[in-house]
Amino acid sequence: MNRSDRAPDGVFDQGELVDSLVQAAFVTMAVLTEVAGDNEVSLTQLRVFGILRDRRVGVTALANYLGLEKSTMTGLVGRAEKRGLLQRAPNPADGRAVDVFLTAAGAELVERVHGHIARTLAPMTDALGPAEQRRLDTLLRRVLDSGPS
Amino acid sequence: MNRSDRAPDGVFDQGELVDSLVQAAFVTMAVLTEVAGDNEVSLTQLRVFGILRDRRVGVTALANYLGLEKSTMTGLVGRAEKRGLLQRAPNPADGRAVDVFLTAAGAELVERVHGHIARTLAPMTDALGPAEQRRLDTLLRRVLDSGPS
DNA sequence: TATTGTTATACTCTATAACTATA
DNA sequence: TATAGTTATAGAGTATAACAATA
Repeated sequence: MNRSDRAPDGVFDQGELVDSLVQAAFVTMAVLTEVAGDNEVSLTQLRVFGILRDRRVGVTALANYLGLEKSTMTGLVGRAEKRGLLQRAPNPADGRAVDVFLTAAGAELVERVHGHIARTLAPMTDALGPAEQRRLDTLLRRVLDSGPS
Repeated sequence: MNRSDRAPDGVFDQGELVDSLVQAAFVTMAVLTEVAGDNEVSLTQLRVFGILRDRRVGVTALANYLGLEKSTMTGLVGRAEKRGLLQRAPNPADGRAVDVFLTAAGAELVERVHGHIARTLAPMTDALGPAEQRRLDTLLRRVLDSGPS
């Protein structure tokens, strides 16, 4: 993709670095969304599964992590539960709370999608040599460190 | 945001550069989505408006640009037209085709959101000095050039 | 026959508001 | 009173399938 080919995304063509960041974001998100779709889950669901990879979390906490309403999370969790990818159980310490956690099928899906994403993005990053990859990584982290929260 | 704070997005924590790219994509998309939301439009609509910034385009072409179905575009265009942000007119050269284009209000909105996005992302990129910004820009473009068309 | 666009339908994601149960 | 979660409702975004009009 050459700069001139990026064409119709005119809205975001607003400068130097900012433009590149936005273009990279669109390309990356497109890959993530496509891989998620290939595995029959939405990007939001994938993020939920990722959070649950190594812990049990309540509905409100899940919603807060992703910046969504609790009612939205209730729906997301319900649909995933119906598909057998995660489960709900009452929290023993708090009668109001519900713990959400992955099933074996859900955990398997996370790892599978995981690998799929890595393999899909790798060709892009491999355009750079090892030293350049490290440099890009470092620069991106510095930008991220100055970002929101 | 320190590396250790990126926490719950565990799914995507799969390596060095790829992880940074994904995190940067999420942060950038969150900014774009928020700015769009502040202006009462979705990210998809914003992309449509951006394409129309300097041309008239048919429904099918718009859908292709964004990788969506024509029927989806019919809905997007219809809702934006109802709000007076863009308009439809029959294409004089092809009786089947419809030209979509921005209204004055739509054009004004694009420019306003445009500036808003630039001002919101600038603080992040300003964490780097001028030379580093150029270096990051160059590296990102090289990665993008090797990505999906 | 192929293409352009719309309509009908259905599902997911999202939010707001009202509600129950527990703290 | 405040918090955790659900339900009801509504709207946007998305896709598939069927369709009309034009090429």
